[in-house]
Amino acid sequence: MQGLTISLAAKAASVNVETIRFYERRGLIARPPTPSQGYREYDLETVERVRFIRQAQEIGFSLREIQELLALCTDPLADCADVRTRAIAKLDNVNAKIRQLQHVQTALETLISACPGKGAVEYCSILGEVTAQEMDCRKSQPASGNRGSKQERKQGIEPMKTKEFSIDGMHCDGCANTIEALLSRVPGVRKAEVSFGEKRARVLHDPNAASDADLAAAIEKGGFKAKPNEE
Amino acid sequence: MQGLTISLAAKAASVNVETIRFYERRGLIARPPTPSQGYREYDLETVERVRFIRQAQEIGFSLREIQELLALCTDPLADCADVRTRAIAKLDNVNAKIRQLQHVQTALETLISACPGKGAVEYCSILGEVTAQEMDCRKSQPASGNRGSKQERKQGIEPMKTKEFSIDGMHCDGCANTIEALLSRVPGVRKAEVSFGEKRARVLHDPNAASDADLAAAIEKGGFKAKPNEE
DNA sequence: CTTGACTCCGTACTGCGGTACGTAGCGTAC
DNA sequence: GTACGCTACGTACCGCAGTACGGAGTCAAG
Repeated sequence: MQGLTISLAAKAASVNVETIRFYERRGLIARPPTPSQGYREYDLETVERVRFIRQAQEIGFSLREIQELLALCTDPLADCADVRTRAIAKLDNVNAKIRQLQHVQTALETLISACPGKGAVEYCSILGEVTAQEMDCRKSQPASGNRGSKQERKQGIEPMKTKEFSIDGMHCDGCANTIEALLSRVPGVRKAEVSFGEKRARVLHDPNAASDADLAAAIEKGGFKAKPNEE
Repeated sequence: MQGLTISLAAKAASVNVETIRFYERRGLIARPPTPSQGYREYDLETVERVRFIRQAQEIGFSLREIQELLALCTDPLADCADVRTRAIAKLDNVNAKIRQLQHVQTALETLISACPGKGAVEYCSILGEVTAQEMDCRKSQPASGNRGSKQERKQGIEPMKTKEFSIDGMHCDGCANTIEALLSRVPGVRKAEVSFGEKRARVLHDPNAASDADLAAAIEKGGFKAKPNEE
């Protein structure tokens, strides 16, 4: 049957029944019509939608933003130019989030590498480091706060290129994830897929911002060996 | 003067006066003793501490976590490794978020380039892009692509029956959820309960619409083994 | 010595994202 | 056929991280 009861739908989406009802009230998902007798029926599309909402929340979107995002999808008859405009606005938004997170990433990495990882806590540099960084942030804030970089991304599409590397030294999926993480933070990298089984990485990047050598360097920073594949 | 008033301290730390007071109530910073007459005095250490709190918040720590972190710093027995571990956990978290955001970014770009600014947008890949991530438990799960079999079922009173199956091949609760979803979309199934612990499924269905074989087939479609239990 | 800005402290309120609770009404199992 | 559990719906409440407000006290300048 296509019709799940609310509790089944909730279970399938790994949320609480109350959460489903809450999303209905918020207008995030459609409320199935109440039959004159019996229970309301939910379809798998709704379940998908709820999973999407949760996932999007986890990456930092608020319910309001998610609603807008979803409106882009379920608005086929709306003025397409408008949809496009909103999509571009969202893209800017996403890019800003990524930059913000990359900033955080760098900050955390600095902290971690500055910390010896053992010894008494009074020698732990984190408290000092965090506040020291604040000074740095002060200086660099105008750069990241001021969105001058909006211009460098005019229509949101740049000449992207996919590069493949053969990788030696991975011994589990975790290693693959590590490499993905290393690659993802190279400026100019849009997407990094690393397969442990196939021993290779495939990287979508802007060659002007990130050279092949940069990518290889990032991989080798993790202690792996990278050989560029000829295309 | 060495003792700052609350508003000066707040200004120095770039926060609201109320925020200082709030942190005091929370126990994040010490409350300077109220003199018998006059105002309380804040020192520069407190200001530093507040700055630290704000900075740590920005990197994604909650006030509760920050409190623990600060407690560690004043605990002579605490080990630096502990602090480091927390930072690494946060970093992992941030890395995962960045990767997911990049998927959304790709999806939005696809959407934007698919829409020339005119015409209908019927298809949205955002949903797929984000939700595709959490399908890692079972790759064999058929994607939501095959929703062709929409059968019109009118709501009559049908004789429902419960059937039990023993199931082999589940290795987590997620598998159980997958099977529930698979069963739920078999026409004629009213309710599906799958227990990972007990290795069995219990299905409430209309035997005229969904035979036991149909149910078994649905389960096996997910790569599991189903044996009907005798009643 | 008055005025205006600041402080102290408690309590209340905000927005977000849910959870819980209570009272009906369904519906399946024993 | 009744007990139990689920559903529908509305309303109330929760934790988080603050923010606002109100009344009384304090201080420093004019």
